[in-house]
Amino acid sequence: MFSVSARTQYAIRAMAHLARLEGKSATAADIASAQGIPLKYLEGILSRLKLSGLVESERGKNGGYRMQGRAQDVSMLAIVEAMDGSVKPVSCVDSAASCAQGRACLPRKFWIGLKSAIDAYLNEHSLKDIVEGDQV
Amino acid sequence: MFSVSARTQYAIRAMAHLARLEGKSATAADIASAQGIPLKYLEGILSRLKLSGLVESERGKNGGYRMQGRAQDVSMLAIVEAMDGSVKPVSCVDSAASCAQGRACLPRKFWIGLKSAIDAYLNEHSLKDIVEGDQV
DNA sequence: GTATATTCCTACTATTCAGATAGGAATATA
DNA sequence: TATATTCCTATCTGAATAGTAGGAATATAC
Ligand code: FES
Ligand code: FES
Repeated sequence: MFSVSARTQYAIRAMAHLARLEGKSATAADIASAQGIPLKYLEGILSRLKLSGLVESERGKNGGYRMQGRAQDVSMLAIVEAMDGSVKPVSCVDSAASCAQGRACLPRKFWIGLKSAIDAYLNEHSLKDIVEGDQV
Repeated sequence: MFSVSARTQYAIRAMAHLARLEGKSATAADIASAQGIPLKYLEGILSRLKLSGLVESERGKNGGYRMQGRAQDVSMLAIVEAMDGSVKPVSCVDSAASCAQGRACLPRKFWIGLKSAIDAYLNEHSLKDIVEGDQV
């Protein structure tokens, strides 16, 4: 229950890899072989990370990916959301209008609270905590 | 991300239905029609709730399901776990031995912390909060 | 003791989604 | 021009979720 996708776990490893390079860039192939991630799958992951502004890329020869910003400024929430979208225990959690049960939905506040609890935890932790290992 | 199964949502509605009966019993068919849940699907849900000791059942004519205990003693965690098992952001979260990354897994403590945060929230809330609507 | 209402059990189907793979177009460097 | 790279699109596969179907077991009522 509440399991995290392989994609997100890969993304965290990829970001941790880039974080350790301190601004230098790495190619997708570098990351894939170092982290044991299927290259073609990783490409899709890096593409999403780029869309969310967490990495920037350069193509052509000598191209690669570079982390944006400092590790302590990259929240785990940002990485998770870049992969699988925002936390939504129920699909209608952030728009009451789309609630099937409408005004009569008793668990609504409960779900909103759950989302808040998860978001808060993910937002309190940064890539730095991961890279440094036992900060959590 | 982190969405809850239809099964769990159905289970909550079914439990809320039973909670409002204050110890009286209802048949699966009653609950199904009142809550708009497919009967045959609901039967499987009630079976799991029974396995976890959240409801008890009586079969044959005049049979049905009855909630065990008071609504404030039924944690939401119990319901969620009865449906989809324990909270596991990563499958190895509760046995370091099964960790693919082993001792070298940097995010491990982070995942354990996430599980704790979710478990705590779910455990702090009871069926009573749901039935009463805006306690959350 | 027969009809009926119910839980309970097993198996099946359909749909969706995650994970992965494949091939190649666009682009930058040497 | 050759090469290394990102980037784009399409496809395949396996597993899980949601739902369906049929009937066996069991308790009650008449
Ligand atoms: S129907 Fe939207 S939260 Fe319940
Ligand atoms: S491999 Fe088990 S927590 Fe990372």
